[in-house]
Amino acid sequence: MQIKLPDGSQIELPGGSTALEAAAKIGSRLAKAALAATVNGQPADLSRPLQEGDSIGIITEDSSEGLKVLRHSAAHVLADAVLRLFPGTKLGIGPAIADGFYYDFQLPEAIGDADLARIEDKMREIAAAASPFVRRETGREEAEELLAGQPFKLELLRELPPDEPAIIYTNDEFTDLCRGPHLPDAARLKAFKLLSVAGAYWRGDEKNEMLTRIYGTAFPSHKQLEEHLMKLKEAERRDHRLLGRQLDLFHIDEEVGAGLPLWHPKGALVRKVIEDFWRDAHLANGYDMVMIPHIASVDLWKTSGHWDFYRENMYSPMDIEGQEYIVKPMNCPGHIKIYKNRTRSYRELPIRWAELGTVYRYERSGVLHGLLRVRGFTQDDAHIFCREDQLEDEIVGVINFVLFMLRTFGFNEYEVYLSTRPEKSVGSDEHWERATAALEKALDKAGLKYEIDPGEGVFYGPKIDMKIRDALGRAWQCTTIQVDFNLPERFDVTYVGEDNREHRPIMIHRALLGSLERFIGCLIEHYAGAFPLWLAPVQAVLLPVADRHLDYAEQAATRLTREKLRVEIDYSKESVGKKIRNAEFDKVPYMLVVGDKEEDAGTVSVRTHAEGDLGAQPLEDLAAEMARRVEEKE
RNA sequence: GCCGGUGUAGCUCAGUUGGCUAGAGCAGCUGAUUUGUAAUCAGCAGGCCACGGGUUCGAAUCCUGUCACCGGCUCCA
Repeated sequence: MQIKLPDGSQIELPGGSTALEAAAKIGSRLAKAALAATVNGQPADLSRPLQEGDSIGIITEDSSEGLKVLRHSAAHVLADAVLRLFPGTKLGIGPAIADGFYYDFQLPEAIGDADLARIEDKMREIAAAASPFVRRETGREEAEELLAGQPFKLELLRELPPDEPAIIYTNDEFTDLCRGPHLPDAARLKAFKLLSVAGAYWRGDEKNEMLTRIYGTAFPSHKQLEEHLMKLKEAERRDHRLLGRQLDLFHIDEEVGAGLPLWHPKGALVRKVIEDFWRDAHLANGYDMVMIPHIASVDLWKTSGHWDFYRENMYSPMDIEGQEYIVKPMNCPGHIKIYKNRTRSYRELPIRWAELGTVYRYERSGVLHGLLRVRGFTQDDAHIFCREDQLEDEIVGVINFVLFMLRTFGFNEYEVYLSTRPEKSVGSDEHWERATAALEKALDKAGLKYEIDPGEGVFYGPKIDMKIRDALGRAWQCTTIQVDFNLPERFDVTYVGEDNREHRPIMIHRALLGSLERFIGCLIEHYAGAFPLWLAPVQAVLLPVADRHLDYAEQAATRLTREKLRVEIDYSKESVGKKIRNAEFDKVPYMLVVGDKEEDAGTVSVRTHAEGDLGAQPLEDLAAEMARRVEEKE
């Protein structure tokens, strides 16, 4: 029979040949690297018999599909091992994920990280037995019998479309409802490791029971596995919580409260630099600054709808002379009140009001995470009031502004989502549709690729979110752009049009960095603590070789300070080597050694954190070069 | 909030099956050294063993409650 290959060519094979035999016909190397196949575009096992005219592709271990097959099979072996060690275990699901795999179990007893080694050993034993993965399509009754005693599996089985066959995979003693494809046999599983055990709700719903999830990863070779584990270790060193302590940027104090960071001088300085840049950029981009108080009467939150739709994230009211006040979880109502303080003309629109507005939100204790998830944070917030005909341009303007900001901070990779109407929300369908359409159109216009995040909008409108990844690859939502027809209505916000009648403006809520806390947390991990010159809290440290060089060091520091550079002098009585070591640990961009030679020549010996020893340079040249680099935000 | 884990000096960690006055390195302080590209030497000081209850002749160690943190889940900027 004739089989088509991905390059368009054909090969001739005896009838009933399998995908593996096709691979072998193409080449023995390919057959060796093959893990699975695609038949007419559908993933399939290598053992799948082919039919006349099928087009096939071979999935090898170095492709992302191949890794997925490998890891999914590893999940099956994990489940087999757990079943053998913990009889009576009920199986949840066990998919391959971005960097590995997991399997969810309902175990007869609690297990912890200490049990992982034992389970891993059992997995190795099962893999060594090299049993083939056998695929079988069954009828419903037979599948029910095979999965008897597995309530979660039966639940999944009963939800399959009735016309679809149930596919059952068997490997050694283990049987699972599974689409596949799988490895030819378990011996192909060479390099794997179980990483952690965690809780996970059945089907991701907190109303369901909590299962035990075991995470692991697998690679085609031990070398790749080791590399991956090294990468994880490396990522730990970029952790902003660790660097925050090492670089003396911030801490979170138990007695102050969970999720309430305290900024140390160096952290506050980084933040100040970002804030200054942010304010200047906003003033240059047609925004005005506003400021509002941190608490407001509960009436305001009733009008805005937060009291009804956002209360679970808000702190309890406090009593002030019999009146209830609430710490603000958002800035929008305050800005609306400024708008409404007088009549607005259509000529004023669009109005763009920005504020680094601190908000407080109740976050459940388990979700707090360093600076990335806190209970009090400062949003780089702004609200744009505009006419409907200005809406699209305004959104495009915001998108371009965001891209500029992110680029300035060295973020060139981010994910874009369009979040649609959630269950708990206010406003008419029509408004939601118009708002969503406006966001879509602006995204297309800006040429950004995005995914839809259904039901993830805010209660008053849909939004565009942009997420940045941390050192461990976890995505954090930073940028948000929200279109809102509803709050203007609830507050009866108006402007007087050309026709001398009142009209309703549309609001855009937007935060470009998201919050300074989260953004700086991501920034620390992004730069691994080694901030670029313009952001570094200390930009240069002078290292006198001996005490007699202190005067010259002070002169040099003064010269650099004239360029508005942030300079320190190391007055310690340590050796030069130790001073350098300390400055390197602090990740100071410029270390400037000054001794007799430098003093005589009016130079400094430059060592940068990025490049190491660069030799002596005239102080004047260095001052100019550093000033230029700060100016250009290199 | 839920599941699992962890909590000893500012930081990183030791601390046997419950048993001497809880140790070390780094950081800090003091003194000596005046040093040339990642650690000069010596001394000193530093602990309610997260917090509260309990078991015991005796608890950092065992039990229990609380809090915080870590990895996830759910939720979110």
